[in-house]
Amino acid sequence: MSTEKITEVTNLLWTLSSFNFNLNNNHYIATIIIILFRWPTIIPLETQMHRYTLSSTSLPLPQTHQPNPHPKPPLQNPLLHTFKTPFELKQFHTQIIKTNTPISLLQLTHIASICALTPSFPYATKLIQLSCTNETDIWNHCLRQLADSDTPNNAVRLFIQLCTQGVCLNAFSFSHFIKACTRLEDGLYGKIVHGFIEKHGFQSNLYLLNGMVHLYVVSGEFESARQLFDKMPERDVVTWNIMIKHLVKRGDVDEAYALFGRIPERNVRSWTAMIMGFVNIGKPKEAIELFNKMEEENVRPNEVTVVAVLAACADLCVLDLGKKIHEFSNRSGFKTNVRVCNTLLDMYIKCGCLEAARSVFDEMEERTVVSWSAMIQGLAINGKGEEALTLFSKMIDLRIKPNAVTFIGLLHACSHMGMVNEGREYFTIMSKDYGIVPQIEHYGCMVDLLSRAGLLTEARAFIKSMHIKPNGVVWGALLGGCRVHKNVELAEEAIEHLLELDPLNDGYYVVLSNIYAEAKRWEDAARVRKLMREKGVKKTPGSSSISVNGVVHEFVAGDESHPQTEAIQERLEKLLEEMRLRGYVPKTSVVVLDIEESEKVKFVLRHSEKLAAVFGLINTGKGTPIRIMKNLRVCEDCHAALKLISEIVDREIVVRDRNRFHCFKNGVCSCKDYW
DNA sequence: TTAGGGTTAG
Repeated sequence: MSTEKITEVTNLLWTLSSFNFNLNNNHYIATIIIILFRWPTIIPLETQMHRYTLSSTSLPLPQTHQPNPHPKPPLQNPLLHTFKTPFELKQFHTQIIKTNTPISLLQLTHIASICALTPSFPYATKLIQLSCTNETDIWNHCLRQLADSDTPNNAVRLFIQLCTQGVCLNAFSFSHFIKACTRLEDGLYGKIVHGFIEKHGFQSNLYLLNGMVHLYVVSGEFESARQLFDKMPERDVVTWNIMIKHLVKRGDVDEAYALFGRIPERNVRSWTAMIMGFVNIGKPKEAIELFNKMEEENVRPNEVTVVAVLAACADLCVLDLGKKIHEFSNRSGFKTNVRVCNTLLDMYIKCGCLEAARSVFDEMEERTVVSWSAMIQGLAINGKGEEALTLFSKMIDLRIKPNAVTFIGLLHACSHMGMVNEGREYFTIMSKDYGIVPQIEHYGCMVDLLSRAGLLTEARAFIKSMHIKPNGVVWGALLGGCRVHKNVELAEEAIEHLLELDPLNDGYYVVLSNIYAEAKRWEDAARVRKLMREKGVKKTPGSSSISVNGVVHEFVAGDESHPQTEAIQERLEKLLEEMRLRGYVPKTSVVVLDIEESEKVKFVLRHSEKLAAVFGLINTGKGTPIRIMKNLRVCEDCHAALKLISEIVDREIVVRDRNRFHCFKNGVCSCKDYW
């Protein structure tokens, strides 16, 4: 919209609000609102406005062909139950007159609400005026109610009506009007509303300016918001929080943090917005650090803070802090908040504590599809596929409608357990019985399911039959299957597609190189490594982290930087002796480096998973489970090694890799070596 | 009066 147009519309609004209307103004109102709010339903309003001006104060008969637009506030006074429509109001009013009962403030408010957007509006206005109550307060109540309702456009309609009828409005009325504007789905012209409030002399009202900053940001006019923010003579924590919140939403966390540093006084929302921001951009460590600072400043977390911090704990596998937050949530009465519980559930799942997750799930007072889906997924990636399917049946029995994510969990369950037929069945019923259109993720799961099970030709045919273009995940799933089932030919076909889709993804080269190495095609393996060098593709270093006493320790292969490195090496050597006695032979084919065989052995023996596990053994008490998080999929050699270590030291070792959990106990893994 | 946020997969 041009500046001239904005000025023109602002001036028109100003004229309208000068309270001297006649019939001819009505079409302007309609025009303005259409321009302002792109609001097709304005036509009935225009008709009504004519009626207001022309009709007497008598109540019109209810018209059955028109939908009843009246809001229904909670009725508290028993007398108020006597009417719910303007027509019934007439009867109610007759009673009031007959019995000579004064109308209470509550009743007047109800009358206003009932008549706000009906042709009986002038009647209600008259009643309110006669009652000697503060008319503005009553209409503000209605405005507020409508602004908060599911139909905030009705608050805008009422606001315009109040202007046209010359009702005295104050800053509160404008505040509700702005709020309603921020909640409209489209047609938010912040500049017009801004001009309008300035023309009414509210240019330095902090509440209204905060409302304007908010209106600008939600309508995508961030620059205007910023300009207004910068020139505001006075700001409060709300002003700052609005800006921070929206910078975070835009992903501009650095800028948000810069503003956060400038807030004179921060409240829980300021902290929460920032913590959430760091979680959203994948910086959970920073989120937790900020949370610790917030605690130092004695700011009490609320439900949203808890959700954000738990998400950070889940990302980093920081169980101790997660548990602390759980206890705090219980003490603070957050147990009834389903979102808090869902995040708690997810945190336990991602920390590999399936039992704790299950007890959170079982104790939940209310469960949503998210709770069920999270639990199903948790069971699936922890090698409890059958339990995941049982839980799904229970969910269906309870008539909880599954969503697309639920089916991803189910397909994972089938995939990780090799339940091909069940997987096929779920894929079919997903769309047939539940009307869920398969997304690329579902196709990815299906290809994974078939490929892992060795049905590589079927997996390839499945990809060819897809209605959407297969992505890297889909071809990558086939490639993974090719590696397990040693099908070099199909792997080469998959890689062709993968390199076309994402030529710089190191993972594909690594898998192909491994496939060649396992087939003893050393020249081809070397060719892949050469290709990687030529394209400048570098293998993402595998890293494993472990949290001990709230501190996250990270290891990469061959890492000697840790202060306890000597102790780790010493313990590892001792373990290796015992492992060799039990038949352990290092698997060097997993090493994709141009180095000598002996070097490869040295390298694989110092893989990050092994270092993190040994560090855990040294630094945790006997019997304590060791929880490790790996950024990539767990390496095959480490998988074999950790099985043996769990047996030798009699400890449970839980490794969360990029795909799933491996729980090593007594020499076996929960994945049953099917991964 | 004004912000009022958040959860499952990928």
